[in-house]
Amino acid sequence: MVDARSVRSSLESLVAEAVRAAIAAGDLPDVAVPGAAIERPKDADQGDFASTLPLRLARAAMKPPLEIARAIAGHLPADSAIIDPPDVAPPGFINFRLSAAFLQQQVEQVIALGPAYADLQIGAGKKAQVEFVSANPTGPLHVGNGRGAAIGDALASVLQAAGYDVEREYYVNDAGTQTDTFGDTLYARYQQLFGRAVEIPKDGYPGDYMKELAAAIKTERGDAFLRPEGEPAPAELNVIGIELMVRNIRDTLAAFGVRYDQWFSEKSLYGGEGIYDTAIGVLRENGQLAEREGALWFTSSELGEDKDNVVVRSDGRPTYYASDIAYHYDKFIRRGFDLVIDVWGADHHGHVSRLKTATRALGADPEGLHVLLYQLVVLKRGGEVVRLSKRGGEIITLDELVEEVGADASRFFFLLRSPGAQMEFDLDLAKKQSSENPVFYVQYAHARLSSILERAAEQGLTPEGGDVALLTGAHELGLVREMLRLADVIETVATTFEPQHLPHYAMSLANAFHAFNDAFKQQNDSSLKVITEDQALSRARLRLVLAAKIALARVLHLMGMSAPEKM
RNA sequence: GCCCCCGUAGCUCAGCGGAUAGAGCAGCGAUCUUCUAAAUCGUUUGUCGCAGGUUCGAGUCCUGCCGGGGGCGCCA
Repeated sequence: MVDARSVRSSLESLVAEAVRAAIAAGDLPDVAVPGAAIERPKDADQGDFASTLPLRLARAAMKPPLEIARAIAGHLPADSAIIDPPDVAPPGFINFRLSAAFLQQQVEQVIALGPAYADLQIGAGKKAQVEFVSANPTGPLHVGNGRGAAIGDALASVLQAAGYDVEREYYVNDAGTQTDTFGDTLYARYQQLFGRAVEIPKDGYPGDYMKELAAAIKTERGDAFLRPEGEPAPAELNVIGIELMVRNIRDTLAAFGVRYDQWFSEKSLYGGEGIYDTAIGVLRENGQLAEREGALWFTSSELGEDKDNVVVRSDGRPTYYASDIAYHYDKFIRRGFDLVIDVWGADHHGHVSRLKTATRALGADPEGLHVLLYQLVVLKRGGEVVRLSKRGGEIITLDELVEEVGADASRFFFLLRSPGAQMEFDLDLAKKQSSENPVFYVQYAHARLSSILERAAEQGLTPEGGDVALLTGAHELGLVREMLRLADVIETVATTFEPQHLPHYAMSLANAFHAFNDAFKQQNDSSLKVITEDQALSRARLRLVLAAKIALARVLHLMGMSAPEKM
């Protein structure tokens, strides 16, 4: 059976053959052919596929594109199992329309594949890692982190569907100066609970959650961490504080529906396995380190960077850049990922180039590293912009968002915008559970698909034995056409790393279903219902409903959303 | 000063170099004895920031401006 994925390549060879035949017959001059140029027209009225080859050949062939199109079309097979006879349209398109028989068979294909429908093989045998969120464990996740979580998790799911062996990873920044500042703030709050007049550090974390954290530790361990006034905090307090914060973050993400395969500790880079030493050793052996002004520099300017970068400070502590070098050494060399995607907020973009350079210096292929930057979220409430800042006063936490808006709706909104575009998140609007909210539109379609199957079952009708050849209506075949696009969408997302195509496709698929499902109302013709007097037709339509449900559930799950049976 | 992202309908945003630029929401008008009306159908809206260039063809690629945001630390 020809499946939807091979239609494009089938068309390519059909067109290539027709061109050869046209040349042999003298209808076309013998020119170099750049490939069949099969595209999908924007407008469905123009067909399912189109070739722009005549437009591309016009100059070399010294003929008007329309004439070339006719010449090629004249040598295409008049009948095919896959497509109807092609049309030629000005200024020089050859349009192809999938045959009803082919579309009908795809319904069987979808049902046969079930949840594996639209799986691809483009990542087969390759290991991919998606690292996302990775916010410093110095405070609760905020709404902006939610965008990274939605993007990273959906991307990981899509890569899995595309055949990659995927790991989701959270990089825990449990080393470095911000961790120290966190510890100092925590100790100040802790001491305050014992009546000491201590201020939190100037650049510390003023949020109330630090008070709560200190109180929780006091409840659990009493004054175990209290030291004489003026003495520094015990190191263990910091460790416990970070642990609690990481647990908090893990719970938040779990409520958001995100599960990680790996929580990778920055500190572990410096531990027993000596990852940091090994990675730095590689750079040293290659002569890419230099001591200057008491610090150790990576001489990245020799590799095309604007400047050299410090890896070890003059006080002997490694920079976060050093950690990232070691971390990516671990990703590529030790763990052997073929594809590494780092999902970062756009404020880290200055770091991308030098990380790629470091990756290359470590002996890995920088092509395998893709840093996906997402612009930060602008929050609006009551028409006013709320600035996000962990250190500033007000933050809106991801927990609050999940509680008030719901994980499904939040994810859908986050995915809807391309990562590179700033997005506005209107809290008042998102909290509104109204029809303005497109997430309900998509989920409602799934709920209706489910209830149709349930209603039919109550009458003893199931999709079993339905003959898909009876599916001939425009809305029926239109729904099949939309279902078939899923694999293309997965391929696009898996190769461009742009997850916004998922929610747009989901809306489009839901729309095709609603149009099919409500046609009987619009045309006031009850024979267009799924469940009708005609049992054979009903069973055939139930097969379509079952297939559509499979496709819609798949795209919802790829977005990390639930596919409700009822609403 | 240099680098990156964005600028498309009233609003929020899609748009792999191709056909008269789209969707959702908002607006207007229809459709409920409903396989769930959280739906469907019809209809209105554009100097695709500006100016050049490349191309048979540019919202899409290149250059320069303008506007918004973010970077350019021995912070992460």
